[in-house]
Amino acid sequence: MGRQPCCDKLGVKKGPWTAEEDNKLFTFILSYGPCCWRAVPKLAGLRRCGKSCRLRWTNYLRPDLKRGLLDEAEEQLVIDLHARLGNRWSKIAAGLPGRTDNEIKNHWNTHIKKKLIKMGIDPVTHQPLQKPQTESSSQGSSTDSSSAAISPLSEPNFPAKDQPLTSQIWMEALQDDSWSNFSTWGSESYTDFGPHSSEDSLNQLLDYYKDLGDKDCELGSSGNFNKQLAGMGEKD
DNA sequence: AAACCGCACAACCGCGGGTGG
DNA sequence: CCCACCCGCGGTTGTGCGGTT
Repeated sequence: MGRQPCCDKLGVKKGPWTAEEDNKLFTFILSYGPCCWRAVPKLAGLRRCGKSCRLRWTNYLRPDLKRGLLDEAEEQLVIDLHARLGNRWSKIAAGLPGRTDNEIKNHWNTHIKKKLIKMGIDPVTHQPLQKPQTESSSQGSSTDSSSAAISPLSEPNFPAKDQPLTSQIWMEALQDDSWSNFSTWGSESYTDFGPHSSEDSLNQLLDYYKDLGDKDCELGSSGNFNKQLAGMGEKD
């Protein structure tokens, strides 16, 4: 009954990765590609479970990762996407090249969530909180610097319909997904979105994509990179 | 200077979906 | 068609660091 643990817990190291482990994993993936994670630790000589290796690679070692805090445009995009997708972090991450689902999830929980609440917006429903602070009405659509970065959801200007790029991103991100089950999709809950789902962020995103496209030629986005690596290692 | 607190990030855990035998 | 396995996702927890009191 039940499912076997992803790895036998005996002899499997946990906790923070050392530089040596990182090096082993990185070298291995570079040589053989990120395939068959279950086998990776054995082959790479790591006392880790495959899951841990995969996580370490995707969240930290991948060469196409951006580091550092999300900028305003990215934050805005996360909010927009979250309004549409809910907690589908991997799908949201798909719209932000170089960012991982874990990173976005962390940023959301520690940062954006609080910002939205402060602005009187429910981070779950993206609707105004039940008990608005007296200043919330002004906050909601305010132009004060702190809230300007986040779209107050009081303006009927959600970008999806107007912004081909985000629409495309969503289509890509959501392709073949069950996102359509997301009950609030298209409901009026999400018709009122802020004016800051800005062209700025979209332009920046476009730049990301362009940039990534360029990099594909060298290292590749994760997808291409993976393919390259898989190609390198697979037929050994 | 020390203690405390909050934040940011990294990592783990359990579950569900997809797939092959 | 069923079962077992593997992978990926989302939620949660742990830890280190910086700022404040």
